[in-house]
Order: sequence, then structure tokens, then C-alpha cells
Amino acid sequence: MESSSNTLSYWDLKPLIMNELTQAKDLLKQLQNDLDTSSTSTIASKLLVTKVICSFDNSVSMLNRIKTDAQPTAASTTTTATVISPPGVINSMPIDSKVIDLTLTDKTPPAASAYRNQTTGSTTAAAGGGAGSIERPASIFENNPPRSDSRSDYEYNNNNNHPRSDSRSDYESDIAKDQPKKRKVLPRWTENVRVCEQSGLEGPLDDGYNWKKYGQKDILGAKYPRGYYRCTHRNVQGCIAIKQVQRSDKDPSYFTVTYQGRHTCTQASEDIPRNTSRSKHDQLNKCQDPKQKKTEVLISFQTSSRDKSVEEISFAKSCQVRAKELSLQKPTQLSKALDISIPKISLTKEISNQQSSLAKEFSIQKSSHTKEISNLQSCQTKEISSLTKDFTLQRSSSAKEISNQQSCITKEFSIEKRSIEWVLWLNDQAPFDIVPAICSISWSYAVLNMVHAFLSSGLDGHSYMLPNVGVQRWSF
DNA sequence: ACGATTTGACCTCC
DNA sequence: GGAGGTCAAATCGT
Repeated sequence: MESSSNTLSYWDLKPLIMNELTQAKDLLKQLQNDLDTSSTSTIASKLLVTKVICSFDNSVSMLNRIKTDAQPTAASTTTTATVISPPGVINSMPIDSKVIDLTLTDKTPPAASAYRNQTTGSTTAAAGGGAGSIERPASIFENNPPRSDSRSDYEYNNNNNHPRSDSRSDYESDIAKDQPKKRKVLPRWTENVRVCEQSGLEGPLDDGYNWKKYGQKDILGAKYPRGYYRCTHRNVQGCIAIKQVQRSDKDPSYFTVTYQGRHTCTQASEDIPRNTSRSKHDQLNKCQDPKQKKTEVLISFQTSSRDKSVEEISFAKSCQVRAKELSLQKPTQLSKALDISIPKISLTKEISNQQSSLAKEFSIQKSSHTKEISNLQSCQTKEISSLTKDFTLQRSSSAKEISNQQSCITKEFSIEKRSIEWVLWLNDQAPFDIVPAICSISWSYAVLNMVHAFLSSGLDGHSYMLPNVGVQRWSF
């Protein structure tokens, strides 16, 4: 429903400027508190300063535009407004340094607007409770937002018959009285977020912010309804961020999330969006495979990406310059402290990182060494065991062999002994006169051999031929 | 009891 | 007149 031409009027920019100024004011308050209580780090304080500068920059930039754009002209003029989010000031995208380009529309030429104002102004004044043009203080969202802040995304027509118009605040009535009746223009972008299909949930999806659902609508031609969410801190802090979530018809695992307006609540002050989600958020996230969970963010702004990049760069540069200027022009205690503390902090961080990585490395090495030692021990134990076994076997076989050899030797010795004894006996018992012959060495040797062979074979009572003796029968 | 969600009615815009 | 966006009472969940 967003318009697509490029004209901006004062009334288009006013809410944005108010928003910027309110934000700057809040940030300054926060900074003041921080400095009073010393509750935050110097880096956080510096960040706050940068945010404030950026908000002021944006406001000034927009006000400069108004000077030229708001000049009544005969024909409708076309301009492009660009509101850039400062890197520190997080809009509802959980990504730093986002650039929001607004290509906004005012289809009502100034003349026509004036006409409308004239025709409707009086009735609105009546509805607003009087013709007085009460100047609303700058803190329009200060803690107690107007009852109609729930309508702040809209500027209603000044319709006398509008059943709710009488409940609107004086402020808005005044605005309504004076300005064209258009929807407030807010930064708008979309993201395509993929979640697992099993979840079957159409939660607001976890983007780190807390959202409250305020409506659901069946959309013509769409299979799934569209959910409407606004920031939980809307009532307390006047945060204007809203989003719409709709499941894709083509791929139900995708949700198209359209964000509108950036967070001005304290959530935005925290650089890292928190995952303080509940219920469905948690379920969805638990369900998501870490690999699948990688969110495919397709941010589509209404201006070309080339313009966006250029503006992003120029904005970043402007922020840098301003921050530098500030720290040079006002060498306060804070900036001095920052100059000293930042290198110190980064050094400490580096040391801590190195320590951590060394500890990690040591742990890994220790682990691998322990493993190696354990393996070696195991191998050695095995080897020892095997050696012991071998040794036992060898000892056993050696013992057996020795025993066998002993037995053999003993047997041989015994045989020889008996042989000699027998020869001696034979010599004593010789019935013939054969002593000289027996005494001859050759005969003795032959007899000894014969006896040895005889005893070895275990034969008993056989006849043997003795050399040079003839047949003799010997009985043992 | 209180906060979140649902849902029908209402409103704006095209 | 209809689609989209919002409100607010009713309902639900803790």
C-alpha cells in the first residue's frame, strides 16, 4: 500500500524528525545516567554519543530539506528523502550499519493539501476539543504516550463521524487539523526468513526483539494469513516499530517479514539484539537446524542499491568525522578516558585471546600426547607379554632338551660303563687261553662295539661271531 | 489475575 | 466497494 512516487512534504518528515529528536533526547538521558552512575563502559558511552550525533545529523538534514521542499509551488514537486540509520542506532533489523532509504510519496500537491486543510480543519478542531493550537512538547512519547498512540501509524481523515476520533489526543488533533491526511511514513523493508517446515508455527519469528501481535488478516489470494506485530515497548517507551509476517504460498518454509519503523526502545540501544524470545520463538529456533537456520535476508528498500551504498558510505564517513570532531573540540574527561582505555582494552582483549588460544593449543597437544603415551604403553605391554610367553616356551623347550640330553648322556654313560664292566668281567671269566688275543686292542675294540650295539638294541641271548675266535655262544 | 493472542468490527485508501 | 491495516473485546494460557 506504500506509494511509489518521490515527493515529501513537511508533514511527511515531521514525524521522522520528531522521532530522531526524541531518540536523541532519550540517548542523551541514557548517557547522562550512565555518566552519573558510571554504570556502563566508556565504549558504550562513546557509542551513545555517536548515536546522538547521528540522530541530530538526520534531523538537521531533514529540516534542511523542508526549507526547500516546503516552499509552496504551483506544480507538484518531486524529491527523494533519505533517512539513514546510524550504525549504532539499531532499527528493528538485527544488523548493524543498516541504511534505510525512504522513497516516499505525497501525492497531494501543496495546493491540494492546503485545500484539504481548509475544508477539514474546523471539524477536526471541534473533535479535538477546541480550536487552540496547543504546542505539544517535544517528548511526545514520554512514558505516557497519548491514548491514540496506537493510531500513530495512521493519520486519519478528519472525519466528524469517526467513532474514535474524539478519543484522540489534542496533539494529534492539532496535527490532523493542519496536515494532509496521510499515513505516517516510516522506513519500510522486507526480509525473507526461512524456518523449518515441521514447525507449522506462524510465530513472529525470532529476530531478537520482542513483538506483540495485534492483528491477523486473511489476505486475498494468499493461502496464509498475515500477522501484525508491534514492538512490546510501544506503550511504555513509545517504540514505533511494527512488522508483518506472512508465510509464503510457494514455499511455506519461508516467511516474508515486513518491518516498518525502527525501534526507539531500549532494545535498540543494545547493540546485539537479544534472544529473549518466548514460546513460539523458542520452539521455532529449537526446531531449526543450525545449518538451515541461516537466515536468508533479502532486504529490499525502495531505492536502488547503488544509491543506498553511496549513502551508506557517506553516512559512515559523516559519523566518523563528527565523532572525531567531537572528541577534538571537547577533550572532556570522557574522551580522554576513551583514548586511553580503548587501546588498553584492545590490548587486554588481544592478550586474553592469545592466552585462550595457547591454552587451547596446549590442551590439544596434551591430549594428543596422552593418547600417544597410552598407545605406546599398550604396545610395550603387549610386546613384553609376547616376549615373556616366548621366553617361557623357549625355557620350557630348553629344559626339555637339556633333560633329554642329560638322559641321553646318562644312558650312554651307563652303557659305556656297563660295557667296560662287562669286558672286564669277560676278561676275568675267559675260559680259553685267549688272553693275549683279548688283550689286543683291535679285539677289545671289536668286542666293545659289539657289546655296545647289543646293549643299545636291547637284545638278549643271541649268538655272535667273534673275530678270530669262531662261533661262540654267549649267554647273558 | 494478568499478559498474550484471537477475531470480528471498524477505518483508510485506492 | 473492497483490500489491507488497526482496534478492542473476548478468549486463552500461565
